[in-house]
Amino acid sequence: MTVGDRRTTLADVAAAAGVSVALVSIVMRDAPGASAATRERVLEVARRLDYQPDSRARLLRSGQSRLLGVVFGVQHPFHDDLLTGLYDAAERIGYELTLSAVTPRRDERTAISGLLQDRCAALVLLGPQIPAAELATLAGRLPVVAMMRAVRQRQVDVVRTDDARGMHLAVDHLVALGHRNIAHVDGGRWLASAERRQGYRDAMRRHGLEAYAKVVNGGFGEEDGARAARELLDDPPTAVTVFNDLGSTGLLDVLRRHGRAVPGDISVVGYDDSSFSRLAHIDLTTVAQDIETMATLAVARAVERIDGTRVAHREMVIPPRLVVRGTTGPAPA
Amino acid sequence: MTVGDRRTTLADVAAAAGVSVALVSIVMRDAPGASAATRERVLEVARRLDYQPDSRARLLRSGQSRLLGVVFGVQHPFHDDLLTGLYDAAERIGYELTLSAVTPRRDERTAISGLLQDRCAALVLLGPQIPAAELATLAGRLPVVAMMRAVRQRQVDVVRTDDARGMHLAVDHLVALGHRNIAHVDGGRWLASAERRQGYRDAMRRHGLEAYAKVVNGGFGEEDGARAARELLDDPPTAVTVFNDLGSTGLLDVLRRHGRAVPGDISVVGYDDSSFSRLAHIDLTTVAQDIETMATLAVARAVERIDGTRVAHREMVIPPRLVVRGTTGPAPA
DNA sequence: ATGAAAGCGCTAACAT
DNA sequence: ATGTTAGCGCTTTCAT
Repeated sequence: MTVGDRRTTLADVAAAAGVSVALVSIVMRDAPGASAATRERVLEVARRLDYQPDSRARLLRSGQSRLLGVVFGVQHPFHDDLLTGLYDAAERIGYELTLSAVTPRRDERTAISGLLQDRCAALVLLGPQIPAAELATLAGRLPVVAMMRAVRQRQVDVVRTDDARGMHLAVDHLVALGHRNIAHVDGGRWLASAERRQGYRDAMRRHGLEAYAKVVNGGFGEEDGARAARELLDDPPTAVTVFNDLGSTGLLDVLRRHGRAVPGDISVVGYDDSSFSRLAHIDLTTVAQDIETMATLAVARAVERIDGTRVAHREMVIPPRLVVRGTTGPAPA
Repeated sequence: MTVGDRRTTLADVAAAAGVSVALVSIVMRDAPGASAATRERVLEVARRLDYQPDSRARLLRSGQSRLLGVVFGVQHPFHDDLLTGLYDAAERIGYELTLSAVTPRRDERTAISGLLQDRCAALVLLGPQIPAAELATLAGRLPVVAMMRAVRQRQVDVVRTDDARGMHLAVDHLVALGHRNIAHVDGGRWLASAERRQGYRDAMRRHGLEAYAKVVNGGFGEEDGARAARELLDDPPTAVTVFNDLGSTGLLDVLRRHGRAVPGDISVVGYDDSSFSRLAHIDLTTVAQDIETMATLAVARAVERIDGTRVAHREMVIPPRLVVRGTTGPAPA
């Protein structure tokens, strides 16, 4: 079963329908300039021959690609949801998406380079880790929208969550439940860590609780949360806000193994609303980002840049919301 | 900041380097036929001009694409790991990957159609849900490798896990721990469900335990597992094998809420080795598929078909392995 | 409404 | 080793 069969081309359809290729092209693109009768006949023939337009030739000739390149990280919380939203938004606006994944053995530069060769009209990067300067250089070549990450460089558009506000929501919620001794496990060198940490500090100050403010070193993974939990057990607070959901599960596990009831003794708030945080087992109170809005805005912005539309704000900072589940409750008496 | 700047082309590089485009092409493709000096000079110029080859033009002209189309499902267990493995395998063999996602609002047909227009040389489908007949039709147009799913049609290549064997491993493990009263929560109408269920039945029979064999209706989700757990509580077995990890967590949660100790009273085995099954909280004994081998085989097979190589077996069935964690233990006395 | 012809950026034959 | 030329499948003038 060798596969040597050349695919059906415009010319084949034209020949079979007894018209010129130009006319078939018009019909396939649904462009004006063909009679209804011809249109129908051509479409019929195309269907019969199982014709599929060659997007490469199409884009090559027409010069502009209506193609958005998306770099996403395999195994990152909510990148899947983000992709879903991006596909929706792109479809609504008549653009195609082409994906390039970052894996443990395929770095961001490789992923981006592939998209450049595909001649995307713009790039949407989900939580890019490369230096801001590099992003700026890239943005000199084509529009770049960075998501889930702050970038100072003015060449780069940004759609991200108001992480400080996310921590305010978390702390406000805990304070409303009567907590005062609230600690924070941060994300270490991770990108959004600084802003979340600062948001936590500000929120504590706003409530006049700076005396209780306490930041413990954490990280991205479950083990980081577990380590932080062991550290906190010496002098346990009544509530903890954690950099992300993964860390929260590690922390929860250690707390429970040491006989602390959650939320009876200690309340815990995560960040990300990861899919596993919804599992009945875990049932984590957490800060959710507004994925759908962000995806829509990112695509809209990319297209604006492609079209050369003037935009008011380079950076779009979206408020998150708190999802209250079972790991938070009234402060112990 | 309008983006009207035409991208650098081969011709630009040729002009700047003072050579013909053909020569630049030779250098860029690392093909024989250029002096070392020229090679170096051209590469230098290309770097300076930030030249990126246009993959569309390249593929269009060269007629063959060295491009593998991959359809994956957003939010499916281990599809991420699979992508990682596929990228590795493709890179080793000099092929590119182009991804197309299935999302809640973007179906498989749409995803496939996009790849067809990109003129992929072959398709790799992760757990395709479309009817086998449709897969066969598709395979008439280009090589198609289906992963994680059995397909009878002989046009379609298959790389999948020996699911029956997976259940044997689970049951053997439980029997070795002294269990006899072992139930199975199946996956309902889900694709691999029938084979896993049958595997369970066979394994029970092999151990002379058909009298204890009991299959409960389940499904793909956590709630399905929870429902099954409630049903099982009337006359609880000492161990349960579940269709997948997600169902297992639902089941585990209900069991614990009803005061059953796991694995003290009841042992539980999942299926998939999903990322969350490793969480300390969940720590689920589960059946793991050999992702890396499967990815390598799928890519190899796709390339064999593209090259017209004769292959011995259309279907490659890979043995899974059991990952023993904390949800299984000795049968209660 | 329809067709002829040029050309997008590249590779592959075939010169030299 | 290097250059010239044709053409991949399509879209886009420009004719008719």
